Amino acid sequence: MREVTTAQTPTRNRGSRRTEILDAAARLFAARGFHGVSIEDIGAAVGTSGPALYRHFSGKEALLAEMLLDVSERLHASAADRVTAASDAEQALDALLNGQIEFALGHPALITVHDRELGNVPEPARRQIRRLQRLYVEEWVTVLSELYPGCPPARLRAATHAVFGLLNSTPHSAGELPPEAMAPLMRAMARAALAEAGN
Amino acid sequence: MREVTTAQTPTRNRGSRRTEILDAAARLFAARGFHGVSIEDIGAAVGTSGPALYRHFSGKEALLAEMLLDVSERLHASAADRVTAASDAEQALDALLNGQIEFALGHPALITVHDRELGNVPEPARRQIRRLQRLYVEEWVTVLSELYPGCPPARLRAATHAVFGLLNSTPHSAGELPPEAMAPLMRAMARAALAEAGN
DNA sequence: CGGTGAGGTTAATGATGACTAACATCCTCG
DNA sequence: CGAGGATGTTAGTCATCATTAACCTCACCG
Repeated sequence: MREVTTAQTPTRNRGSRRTEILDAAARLFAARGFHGVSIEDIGAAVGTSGPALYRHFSGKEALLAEMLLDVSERLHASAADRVTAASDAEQALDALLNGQIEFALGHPALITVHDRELGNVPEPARRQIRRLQRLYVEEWVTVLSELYPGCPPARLRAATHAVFGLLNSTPHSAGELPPEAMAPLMRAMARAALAEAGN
Repeated sequence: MREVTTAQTPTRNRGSRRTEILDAAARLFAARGFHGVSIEDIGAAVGTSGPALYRHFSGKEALLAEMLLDVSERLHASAADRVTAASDAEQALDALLNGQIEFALGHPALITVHDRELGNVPEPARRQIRRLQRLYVEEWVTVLSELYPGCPPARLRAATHAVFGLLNSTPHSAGELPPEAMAPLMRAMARAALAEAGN
């Protein structure tokens, strides 16, 4: 029972436990759903048992809230960065697509939890997450509006959600194709779908 | 507390309670997840209280199993019918798309539960559902293979899953667009995405 | 040294929830 | 009428679970 965990220098350990827990919890939540996972399960997944988690998070819901807040922030910030760095709408859309694809393929559990478990986040954080999600969508809609001026925003918003559905499906159909083949395929399909939506 | 429920003739009631329960449960499961819904919740949703459900289903998991089995069967049967009725691969694909879109827009809760809760179905039924889902996908892949011969089936399978992701996202982005506008948009986007995947 | 704080541990505690039991209704069919 | 079945009801029972309490350990800083 030594639990030596490959001794790291204390300074390199900064917050490592928290993120380790968040990672494990994300995988479990993605697989069995928020209510299908117990605190004990999460503890076991990181080699401690149950109530140790309360040294790092104030509760199960708080853990979920932090997880989703972090994802929303990363997605939104990355999108904002990429869009302002792009020189035209074409490139901006490419950058948005790449960002979403990288994230979906790189963090399948987080993406899954992100679009299933918002309902279990308690109210203070819930609103904040929704806000970031909305901003993220608007980032896409703005770029698409520039690219397809005649197209009503409501239609572009629906198309954006549909493309998220397409891209976020990769976690579930994992294994069909290696990621090196999956990424370009998703990019091509998403682009084609958006072009069609824009008319 | 009379609960008169607009008296129906007994014969017209055949199995109505079961399906009423399944409908309510689907909505609840879609909104809060299998483990986030109690038997008591489901009972309340159909105007009875809790344990009355055991007169109709042997338990919560059995209820879910029946729900998912029914969906898989309907999807697969409808797909098989439509494909054999079609005169060529083009029309077959159209028919498959229309079927999936109708179902996703017509039964959003069922679609949501169908691709989230398989993991909570106990083993005898789980295998059966998986089998039907696989057959359903193969129905699509067969049609697509005919339409895009050079394209490796693994790629077509991945593309099919992606399109399901796109089409099944409609329940979540509900309200963006009226269904009369949503259906053609989804059809157009899915077609374009598949054409791109087929090269 | 000594104490303090971070991170764990194992036992409560208190809800909640699935499922069962025992007991009504009431409709139907003989 | 009267037995039977279908369908409910309420009150357990037994697990599971989130959360808290009370107690350890040990690295580090004075």
